[in-house]
Amino acid sequence: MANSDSDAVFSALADPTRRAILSLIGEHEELTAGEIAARFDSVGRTAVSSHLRILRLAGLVAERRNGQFRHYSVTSTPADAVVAFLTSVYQHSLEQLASAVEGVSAPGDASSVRADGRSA
Amino acid sequence: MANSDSDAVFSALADPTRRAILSLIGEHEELTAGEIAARFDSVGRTAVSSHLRILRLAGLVAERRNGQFRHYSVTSTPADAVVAFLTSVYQHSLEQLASAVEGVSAPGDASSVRADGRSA
DNA sequence: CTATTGTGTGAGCAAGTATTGACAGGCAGG
DNA sequence: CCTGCCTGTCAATACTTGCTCACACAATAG
Repeated sequence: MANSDSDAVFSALADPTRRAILSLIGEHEELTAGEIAARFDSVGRTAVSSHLRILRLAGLVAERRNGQFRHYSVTSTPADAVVAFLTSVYQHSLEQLASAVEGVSAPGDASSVRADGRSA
Repeated sequence: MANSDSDAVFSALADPTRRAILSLIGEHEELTAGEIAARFDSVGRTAVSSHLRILRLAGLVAERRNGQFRHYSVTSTPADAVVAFLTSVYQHSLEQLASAVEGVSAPGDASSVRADGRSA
């Protein structure tokens, strides 16, 4: 596969600063670029803006413009590419794990199975 | 924050070639480095070896040495860092979504306006 | 008009990637 | 034994990409 979408998402998630930004936005409902930048002493506003642009192009965050402000929030259907990739890679292992645990494993049912076997 | 473990995993997954390698190994039970390299005309053996080293250090693949050969396979508990991160980021959104479904929507709700107009 | 918000642009620096050449490890044959 | 061949990695180099910063501009509010 190697979708360009997957590439954008994984590339966006590769940077620790971007993950921190994403996590920070996730903790709140909405945050403006200034509020986000204010919480990072290590990087300036320009860098944060750049990161937000990358996250937006990857479809990980949404932008709502209101006056001079731009409010950022996490998208509801975010990391489909990530989940799809992990599912495809570990499906074989999951099937083995499922059959070992329960003995019943329907192919294509991997969406209901967590990659780490955890429950929410 | 910014665990070195998460960093290694996300960095490893950032490269398309490594994702392809990981996906390829996932399709089979075990593959030697030579078998993997043979399926990539775009990169040589040394590059594949380097990628395998990174994937191994990230804990995404396991190495089994047998004679001259080194068999690689996907680890059974792989992307814990990825799943944990995504869960922590989107947990808040999921809770909001759940409460919104129940009929409780916040005033001035965040209309998910996509700047790029992209659809899933 | 002035101040604030946020982004666009180009330069500088750092990190990662693929290649070539060479080496350690192991297997079969004489 | 030891020679030749195969597998896979290590070392050093050139190339590309990405991150951050300083400066400046568009947009908006008072």
